[in-house]
Amino acid sequence: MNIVATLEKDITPDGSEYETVRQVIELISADYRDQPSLEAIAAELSQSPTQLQKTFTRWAGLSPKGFLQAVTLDHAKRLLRQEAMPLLETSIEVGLSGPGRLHDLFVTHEAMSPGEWKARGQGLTIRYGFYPSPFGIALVMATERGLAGLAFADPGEEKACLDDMTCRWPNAAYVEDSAATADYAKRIFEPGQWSADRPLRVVLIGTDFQVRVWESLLKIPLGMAVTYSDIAHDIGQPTAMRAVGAAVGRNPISFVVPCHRALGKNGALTGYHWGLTRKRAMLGWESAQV
DNA sequence: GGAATCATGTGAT
DNA sequence: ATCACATGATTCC
Repeated sequence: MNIVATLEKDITPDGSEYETVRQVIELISADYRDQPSLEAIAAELSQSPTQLQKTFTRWAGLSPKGFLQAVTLDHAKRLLRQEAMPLLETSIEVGLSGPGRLHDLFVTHEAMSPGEWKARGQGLTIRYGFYPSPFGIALVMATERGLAGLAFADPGEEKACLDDMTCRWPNAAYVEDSAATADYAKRIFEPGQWSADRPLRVVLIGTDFQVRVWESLLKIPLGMAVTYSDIAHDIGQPTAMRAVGAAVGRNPISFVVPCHRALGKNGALTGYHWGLTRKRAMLGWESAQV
């Protein structure tokens, strides 16, 4: 499949391509009403238009122009339009009968017991490592039970990013260990490694409410989106949409648990822990993967 | 239309 | 108790 080709080429040793992409996205989203031309954007970044076009297309599978259209309000509404609720409900059945096929990445999940959660990570050893990814530098965290955390950073922010994650489970022991995490990084960002017989194991560490929200997120297929209130309905608490927003924001395994597919009711990208630009990048990137 | 305002559940202090 | 929220609907100009 050409997704694989696209991604493999994208994973440059230093992951520098996202830096260019990030700047382009910031420019076009700053004033997308003006529909900035490719030439204007290239000039702003002091690159040649053809070079920029090539870089961007290789990353997104989509020209800057196409991407621009993909991140408008209109497009976001289109993602929501296809009846979100039935969508969530039908995928429940899938989830019950074995590993779910979740955004084309096969994931089995398990939640920590309430007792383990109260211990705030006590007795848990978490191994971590940094890796280049299509969305910037990725911090991968894992326990013996499976993938526990995935975060993103721009160059130079690695420390802040690590702090952000470690303070969620302050009593855990942290070990930098690329041997234990490299396989996860590879599996996540190389779709060729996604398969049903070797599902990605994921451990959800959070409160009962949070885990229910995250499980709901896992049911959203690639290329679609739901609103925060859709999720609230799905977990049986229709009035808790605001609480859902907070829980979505606390998702420790971004991208794998697709929190970027939660939008405001009007299609606006309301917020993202790792930066709205990255949320836009993920949605635009995914819109080309269908 | 857009700003101000309210109802609202969860989690941290 | 109280407060801050990645919400959403309503009510004012």
